[in-house]
Amino acid sequence: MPTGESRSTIRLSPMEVPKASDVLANELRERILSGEYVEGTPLPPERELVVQTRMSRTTVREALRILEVQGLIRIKAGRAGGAFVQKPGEESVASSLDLLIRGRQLRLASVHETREAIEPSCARLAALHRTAGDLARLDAANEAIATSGDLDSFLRANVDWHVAVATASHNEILTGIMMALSRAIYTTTNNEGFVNDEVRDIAVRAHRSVTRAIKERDADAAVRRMLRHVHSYAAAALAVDERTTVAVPAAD
Amino acid sequence: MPTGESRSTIRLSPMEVPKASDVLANELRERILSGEYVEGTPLPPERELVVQTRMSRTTVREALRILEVQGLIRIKAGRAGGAFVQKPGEESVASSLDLLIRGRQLRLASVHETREAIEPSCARLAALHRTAGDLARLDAANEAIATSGDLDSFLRANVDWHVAVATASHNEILTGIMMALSRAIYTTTNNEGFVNDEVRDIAVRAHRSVTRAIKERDADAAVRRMLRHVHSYAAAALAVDERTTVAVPAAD
DNA sequence: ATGCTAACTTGGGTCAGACCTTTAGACCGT
DNA sequence: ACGGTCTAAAGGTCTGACCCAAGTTAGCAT
Repeated sequence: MPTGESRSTIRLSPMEVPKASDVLANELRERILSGEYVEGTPLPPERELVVQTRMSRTTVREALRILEVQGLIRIKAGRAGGAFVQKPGEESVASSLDLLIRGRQLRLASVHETREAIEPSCARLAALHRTAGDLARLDAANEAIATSGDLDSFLRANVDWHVAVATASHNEILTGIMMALSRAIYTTTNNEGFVNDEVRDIAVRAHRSVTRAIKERDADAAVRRMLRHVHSYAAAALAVDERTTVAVPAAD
Repeated sequence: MPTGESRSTIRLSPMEVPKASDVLANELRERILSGEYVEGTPLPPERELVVQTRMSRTTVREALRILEVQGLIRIKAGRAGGAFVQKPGEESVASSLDLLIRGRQLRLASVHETREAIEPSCARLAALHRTAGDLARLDAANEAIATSGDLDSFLRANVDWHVAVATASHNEILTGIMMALSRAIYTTTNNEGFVNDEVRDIAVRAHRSVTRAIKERDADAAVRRMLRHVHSYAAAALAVDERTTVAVPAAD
């Protein structure tokens, strides 16, 4: 009689035994997210939390560290220091996306596909919601591209413009995603020799035309132009990448 | 002799004094992301890291905790336990986006805007790359919607279908974003009474038509239908939300 | 008085060491 | 075969001490 299955029909799901530090972290996280504490509110000092929770300082500190990594608190040392409540910002999304992209060695295509999904929408929303300040930033960024010298400053300025469009959309989620993508785009289109004067010129002109649409609140044109721009840029980058794809460097 | 300015002309820029645990965490993170360690590779035990790094166990543990929160390692207790390298997955993106949305009490509009940006692209890519398994999951999810009883199971099944589309796109970034958005959509369209039989019926039919386009590899139709579906769903949700809206804090 | 320095205070950062808990595996006895 | 027991490895928690950073304040010199 093979005992592939047990005699009993009673079934239990795997049970979780949370760690003390996680318990504290979860508790604090819920309180913070519930809006119970305004941004900037200081949490009690570590030693105070120790007596309140009756946990050891080690545990308390691990809990705080968790929240810090999640961007929910900011910790300052020194007198008048401590843990201060902080609403998570775009950077935390950006950094986790960054980890995903780098850690998985995702194909460039994924990044570009996402870009093509995101950026036209950013442009559309920017056309609808842009403020005067947004326009100024867009122009400044594009100016920086035209006058940029070396490859590095070009890429940086290029990315800045795209992020500026996202910012002008006044949508925090899209902005966060775009920031993360830019970082990836920056690093991947670096060390390639595909950025020549022609490419730069095309980019500047494309940016100008998108900016114009945003300025004139022409949402449809903004979408159309942005899509075309991103698509052609992606195609060019991919073409160059065809040859240089050395999958994993594996250099140690 | 006023020492307002020093006698020396040597100038130093403000220096950063990173915390020990961050240093270790950064070091390990870079190594992991570089692909130096295959997924599943065990890091040395904590006590071993202590002797190697000459840091205290507290510090080592904080570093590991950081990486764990970032989803780069998984820590198991007990014999044969330890820290195992892990490539960050979609969930880490999802959870950070989740924190952003909850923490900032983002307006529903942000979520829906992002959805309208993402989902049509997911549908397009799904039409291009879907496998037989993807189709099976889509059908199963939609079947679950039709037969779902209470509100909760409807919402869950609904969200499952949308995530299934994202998965079928075979783009990890979009999938991660979609997972995060679903969670937000789930919680926000919950406790609203706007899901009635009519809404459900419309959803099922819309899903069927999108699924059909994906099955027939008709990318354009997939985009069109998905956009229409998401847009109308968003409009409906927003309309209901009009009354319950929490004000948006003005930007700077 | 004024202004600068030195001491003090508060709070996080690090360390060393002990002990507890969890888990895999081996061994054993029924 | 099955369950019990033991052991070793590894993470989890606790204690208590000390170090470092940054405001606050008191005191001293001009």
